[in-house]
Amino acid sequence: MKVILHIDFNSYFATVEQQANPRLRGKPIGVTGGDRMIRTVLGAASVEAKKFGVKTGMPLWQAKKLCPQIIIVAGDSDKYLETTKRFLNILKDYSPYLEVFSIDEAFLELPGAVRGGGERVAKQIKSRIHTEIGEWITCSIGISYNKLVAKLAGSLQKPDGLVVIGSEKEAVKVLDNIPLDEICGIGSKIKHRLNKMGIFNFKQLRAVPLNTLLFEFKSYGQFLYDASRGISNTPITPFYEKEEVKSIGHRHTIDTDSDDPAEIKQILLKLTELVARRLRSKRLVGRTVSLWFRSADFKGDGMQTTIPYTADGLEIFKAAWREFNKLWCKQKIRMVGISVSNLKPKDPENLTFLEEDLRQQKIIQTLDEINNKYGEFTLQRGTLLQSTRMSRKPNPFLADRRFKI
DNA sequence: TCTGGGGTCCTAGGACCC
DNA sequence: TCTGGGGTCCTAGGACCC
Repeated sequence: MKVILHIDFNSYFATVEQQANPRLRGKPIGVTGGDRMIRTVLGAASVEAKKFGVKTGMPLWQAKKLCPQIIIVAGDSDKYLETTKRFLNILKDYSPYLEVFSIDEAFLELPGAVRGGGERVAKQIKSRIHTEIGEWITCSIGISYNKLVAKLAGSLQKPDGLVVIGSEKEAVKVLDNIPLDEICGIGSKIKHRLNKMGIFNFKQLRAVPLNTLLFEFKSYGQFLYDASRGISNTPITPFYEKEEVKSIGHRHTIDTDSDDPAEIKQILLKLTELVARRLRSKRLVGRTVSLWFRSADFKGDGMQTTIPYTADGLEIFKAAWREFNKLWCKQKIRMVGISVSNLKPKDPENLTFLEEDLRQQKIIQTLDEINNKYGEFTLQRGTLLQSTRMSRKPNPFLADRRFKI
């Protein structure tokens, strides 16, 4: 049985701000995504604000209505990233099997030797966060035998919680007392569809035969079937195995809905340049440009197109503008966004020896650390794996067909 | 004066290739 | 001889996460 911890910070951006600025402590505060104070939502609300019913994701105007004295702080993502790095460094001390799930969440699988010691480690982590990062920063930790249930356990007690769900039997007991959309993977749409089938809780979901769920939800049916039983096999993806980003995008909601092509064009130009700059800073080029917009009535539409690999803002803009004009029927626009996917490194062969050397060194070092700890060949280089694959006998049937054609 | 902005993954269907 | 089938790429669209 695995021991997996889910660590989730409470009111993350808000507590980081309170930690940084003592005058904000003990007060209801809300953190926005940036400087804008119109048509925006809260990225976090402090415990004090939550007492008024203010929630993360709530539009600013609504939060102010519920809590007129709320202090609004413009978010500072660099500050949060810096704090996140520090907390990940603490977690790394306990296991290399660390998955970064979001800016304020991580999974940590403890090595077998720590079996039974999950709670002890969790308490240590909490106390180290307290002393090394700040007394205002708290997290909730869930401990269980898989990621799904660990995350669920972590959500049961907030703030500063510590909950263990030790077995499937216990998990089922917990599941039977929570709403369907309380677990990660069931959102409003799936919940609604389940409700229409007469399913309102996990007990009822468990009574549905697998075939019915597969018919209704395709492969997602298997997830629902398993989840209702506390089963999930999604492995931890350690940070050093995470692939590079798959898409880079930006979107912008206009202060007041617009049907002025010049204004929309200006916004798109800005967005594409921002995206291109990020591509270049990561030494990436992309070839699929997706454009998306939301009309004043909140309905959305979008299109994608493929262009030659580029990190040039103007090339991306031209493609996006072309697509926009194909879709736009002169209606008022509320939001536009673009994103570039199908990314690849720009001229990987041009990496300097130094850069390539450092990259290799980092990989080798990581592999060595893990192999030393868990035995030889737990992890192998990609090239080793590849040569194993290549040495496999060719499928004669396929070879034959290829030959005929 | 409603409801941000950053992402990920999955499926389906058509085009095209061998 | 009626035309199977494997595979990839591309676009559209849906759902989810924090």
